[in-house]
Amino acid sequence: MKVQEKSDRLIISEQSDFEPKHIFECGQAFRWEKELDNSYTIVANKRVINVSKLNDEIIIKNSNKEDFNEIWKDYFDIDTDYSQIKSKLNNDDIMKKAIEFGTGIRILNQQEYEMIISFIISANNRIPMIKKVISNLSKKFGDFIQEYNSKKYYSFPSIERLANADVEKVAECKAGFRSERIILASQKIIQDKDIVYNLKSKTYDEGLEYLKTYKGIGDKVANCILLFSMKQFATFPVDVWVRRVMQTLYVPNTAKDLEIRKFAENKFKDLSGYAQQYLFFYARENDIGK
DNA sequence: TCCCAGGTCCTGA
DNA sequence: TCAGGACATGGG
Repeated sequence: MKVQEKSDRLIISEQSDFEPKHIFECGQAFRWEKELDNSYTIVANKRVINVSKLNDEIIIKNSNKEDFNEIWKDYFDIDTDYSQIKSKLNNDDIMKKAIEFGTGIRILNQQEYEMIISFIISANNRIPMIKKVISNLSKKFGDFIQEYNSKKYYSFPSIERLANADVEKVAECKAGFRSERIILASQKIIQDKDIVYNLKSKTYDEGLEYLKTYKGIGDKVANCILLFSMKQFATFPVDVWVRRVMQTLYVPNTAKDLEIRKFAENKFKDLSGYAQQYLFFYARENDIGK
């Protein structure tokens, strides 16, 4: 990988397995907007960046080399070799197709708190609506970051702001019945911050058990949090899409979510999380099982 | 109008 | 343990 700083942009070259559309639209992140020029504007880590790809070069606007090295390199999981992951997973026809379709997916390293709240909001909700609720919460409770391309951007709210928020104000953001859960979770995170911010060093089972003590976090949401912000890649979150694609292609359609998760975790081992992302993106983009 | 969405909680057996 | 209904909201 090579990084060059040129006037208003960073140009990343010699970087394989990086496809902005696949990275952002595979369901792991909610704070992105697709622009008219097919680039993606992202809010993360209290910053706004614009990412696109032209030929084999990745272009990052509104950033600098220092931020890239200190923040975005880790965020985009640049040090992970995805060609190795893909070749290991590539041992049946279904995965082969899914990987080919979703080539360039990377699992982002996102912040624990943001993932906990985001996936509490995801329960029984649609992705566009989840994005809207998070955007509303950020506007109401986050900090103004900057104006970029004549749009205003706000950071994800701090834990304290949401912990002290009124339920009515959170509900105004269209969070519905999840409003109370958002506030309760924020309060619990403040109380348990020594535990929450050390979950990465705990085992998968310990993390799962702990997260499920939150109101609004069940098996699926807990596994998403572990996968997207705590580097637990041996997990296979099962949602409606993954259930459908698995029941269509791998298991009997009577299989329950927990059985599906265990089946996949046994099959894909420590690469289960990556397999899940390829299958989710493949299923959703192609309406498989629907 | 009804059904469903990256589910979870609560209740009753 | 486990099925079944409730839950806010909005799009199809």
